[in-house]
Amino acid sequence: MDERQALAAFAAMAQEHRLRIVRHLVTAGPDGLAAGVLANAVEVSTSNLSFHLKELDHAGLIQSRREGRSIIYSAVYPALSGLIAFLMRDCCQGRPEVCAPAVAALSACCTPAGETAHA
Amino acid sequence: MDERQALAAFAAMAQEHRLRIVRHLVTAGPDGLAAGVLANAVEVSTSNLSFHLKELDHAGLIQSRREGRSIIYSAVYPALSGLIAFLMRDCCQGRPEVCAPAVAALSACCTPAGETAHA
DNA sequence: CCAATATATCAACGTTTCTTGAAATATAGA
DNA sequence: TCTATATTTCAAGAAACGTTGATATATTGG
Repeated sequence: MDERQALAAFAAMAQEHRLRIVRHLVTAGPDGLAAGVLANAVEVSTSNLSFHLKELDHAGLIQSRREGRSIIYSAVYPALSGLIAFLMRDCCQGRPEVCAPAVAALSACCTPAGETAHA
Repeated sequence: MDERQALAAFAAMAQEHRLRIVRHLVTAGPDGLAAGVLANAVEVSTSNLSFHLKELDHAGLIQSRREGRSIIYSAVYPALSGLIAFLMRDCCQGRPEVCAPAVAALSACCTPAGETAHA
């Protein structure tokens, strides 16, 4: 992930409706959600949703596939991982202790309760 | 970190000059950089820099202190950690395997080469 | 106090982004 | 093929954002 891509990703998520769309798709998992379902969930018109979905697609954060009459959208998880890696890349230049809390926060998210890594 | 804060943070970083400012401050470490130094590094006018610094400050991503005639800006690292945690929060609802790559990417950034955590 | 340095504020302008509603495209079933 | 469903495209207007240059504020040294 370079600066251009990171900028596009940040811009894509710097909008209320789009941030909600991404979060809905992230929690929906790899199966994704139909555009119509998203429109209801985020409460925007279908044409407005379409506008935002295109923005997110251009930023590489989501992908789509057709299924019958519906278009199913889903999150591109590696794009999120890449954005996180980009955010923290410079953070470690000689100072791992600065980003250690970030690692801890993220690790906690994927670790069963009560189980924590040793320092 | 709630949606409002995350939105403010994404919006703050969704701008070329501001993203560069944040990265300069992140790499500069807790000591920070004077506004004038940043203006040279990012190549914007001082008044424009001031505008962007205010945006970043409002988003809680940076902080400032006066030192003589200079104002020294520095990154607020917990805000970055919080943003990362927010980004991935929903990612783990029943599917830890989805965000495991993100954890790996971030962990690698803070881990001495050759040393990796066990699964 | 005065001048120089460092930064912030303000108003005006141009640009980008978001929203809306109408019309177009694609698919499926009768 | 006709109609209904699902989604996208387009143009126009409104709103938010970024840049500029002039001016204001704060600090330091003479």
